[in-house]
Amino acid sequence: MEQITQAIRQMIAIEAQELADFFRFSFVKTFKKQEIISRPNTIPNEIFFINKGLIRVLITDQEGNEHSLHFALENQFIADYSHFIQKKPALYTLQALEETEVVVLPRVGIEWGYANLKEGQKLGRLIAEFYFIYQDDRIKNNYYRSPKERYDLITDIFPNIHNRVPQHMIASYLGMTPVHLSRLKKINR
Amino acid sequence: MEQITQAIRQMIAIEAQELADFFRFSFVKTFKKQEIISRPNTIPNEIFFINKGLIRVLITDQEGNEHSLHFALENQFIADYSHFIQKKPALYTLQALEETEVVVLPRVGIEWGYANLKEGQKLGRLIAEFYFIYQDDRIKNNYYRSPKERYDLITDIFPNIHNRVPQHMIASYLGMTPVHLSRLKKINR
DNA sequence: TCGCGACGATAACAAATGTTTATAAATGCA
DNA sequence: TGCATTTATAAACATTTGTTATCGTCGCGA
Repeated sequence: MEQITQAIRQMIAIEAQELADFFRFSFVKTFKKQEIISRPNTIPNEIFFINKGLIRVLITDQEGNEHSLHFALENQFIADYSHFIQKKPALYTLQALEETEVVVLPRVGIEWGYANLKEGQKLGRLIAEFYFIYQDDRIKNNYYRSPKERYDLITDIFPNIHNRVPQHMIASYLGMTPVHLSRLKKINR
Repeated sequence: MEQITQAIRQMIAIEAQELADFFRFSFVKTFKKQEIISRPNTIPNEIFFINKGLIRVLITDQEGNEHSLHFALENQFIADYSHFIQKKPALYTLQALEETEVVVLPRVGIEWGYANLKEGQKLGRLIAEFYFIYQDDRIKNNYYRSPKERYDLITDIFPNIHNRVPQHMIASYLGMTPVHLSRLKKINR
């Protein structure tokens, strides 16, 4: 639990005993390459923290097409957070693109943390704010960056992604077809 | 301060005295139609709560083109929240599209609330979560709804918007040109 | 080791969207 | 009230992006 401890301590002050109590609810789990970590249509009751590996978040539309809408890397929290909060059935699929080790944070543990950790609510606020900022950047970029710029800037968001994720999933994340991304790479603007 | 009181009490339990102490930092301000409420390039140190009116959030790109990226209605909080949190110079412009009355919440008041309100951190968490969910829906829709569907669904997000906002700003919000939106309205899919 | 499927590049064509210009109605202000 | 400005539509054309098909490489499992 060293990595998640460090991540939490970057956000709040928390004593060892508090942390130990909080982690009572959690456990480590590993997933094989390509394995599905979380499926849509059931209420998500877990948040994951990635120790090692890489998780793709995708949504499947009515026609069965997959849209990759996020990649989560080491030392990040990931879930269908929106539907976790709303306690509504998930729309997102979480898939390990590599052998992946996560810390599982069940809802009961998180609710216990809000109620009992001295700075539990603050931790929740900072995490929500962090992902709000990430999304805000993303929405903003869609308005005032060209598709080629968004491609060029992707390594700022997901370092080393080109060595870890197939290009057609990057194209999907960028909201374009793989054919078109291949074309864009050849030209400059 | 009735409206904002009600909005806060939908999220947390708070006594009258606490509220009064919190509101010490705040004041009401009105803006005329078309007036600029907040400009880019300075660090945003205020969050606004709309009592009456309608605020457009826009970003101006290098070529000077304006992109409308949000409309905020009555009983909502609005700011360049991302840059408020990060204490970085704003990128967004806030403009009143109607005669608009807001409650101004200065940073010192918000920080006082986090430190002193019993449920201040929780309030911050719930607000951040609320806007996270809004953004998540928006990003999701970009992946699996057609442009026409996004147009048809806009009144779910901004009720009565067609009577309050010119169509070319709606087109901008949808990421298309006004000419193209006009075209889309004629066809069905 | 072989063979199949995943992956990425490419070309040709189709569809969607942007650009420019024109026009007419609606709006707001002097 | 009258006039200038804003707004929405329309058409013609340009550009971007999607679709389909083909091909060559690579990696992985039987």
